[in-house]
Amino acid sequence: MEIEPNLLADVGRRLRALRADQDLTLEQLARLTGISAPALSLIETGKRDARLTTLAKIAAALRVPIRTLLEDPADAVSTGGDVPAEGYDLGDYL
Amino acid sequence: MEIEPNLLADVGRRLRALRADQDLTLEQLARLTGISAPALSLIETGKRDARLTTLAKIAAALRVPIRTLLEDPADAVSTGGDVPAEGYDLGDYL
DNA sequence: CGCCATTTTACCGATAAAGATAAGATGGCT
DNA sequence: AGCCATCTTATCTTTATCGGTAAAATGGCG
Repeated sequence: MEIEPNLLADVGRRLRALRADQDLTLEQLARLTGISAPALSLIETGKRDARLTTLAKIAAALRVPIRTLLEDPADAVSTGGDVPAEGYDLGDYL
Repeated sequence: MEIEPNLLADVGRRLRALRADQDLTLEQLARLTGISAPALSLIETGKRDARLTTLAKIAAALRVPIRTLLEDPADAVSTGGDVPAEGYDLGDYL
């Protein structure tokens, strides 16, 4: 039914951004998750419809809640799981 | 691997609760989503590792963000409030 | 208890995910 | 240009999802 036009592409983009934040290569993330690098590449490029446990493994390896992969950061409200220790540094955002 | 002990069972429970809130049968939700009732049953009982787009279809039919299926309601912060209080009038569609 | 809706389970076939591997493509860097 | 790391794409095999159908539980309710 494709309610979300390009859900997979969006998830892939967020995944790639998160991986870049931690300076991980696909190969490194593959070892952390047990998911092959080609499979990760397909997911990140929005070409594969991953299973829930696959996304969960990736999220766990990246140390973020699965929710982070599914929604816009702007829409995401911090829910207390991994609250920053020092408060928010909004940096140049303001 | 398996950081979340029974992720699928948890998702299934939330799914079932959401469906119950809207007084939908598996058969009705099946028609709304295009996913067969047996498949929905397997997902709700935590016996199937659904794909992302499958979960997205279900969430769309239930009119909740996908995030709702993945996290504890206590942990969830209402962000949009597009959740109907009383359910929908599906008319002759069902 | 006997119906009836609802759900669960079991089979089937088609499609797709995921691991492994290897081969291209991309990009940076000297 | 050449080299190197990284990423992409392709192929193959194994495994699982998913829809369909049908058959068994399950659960009310009269």
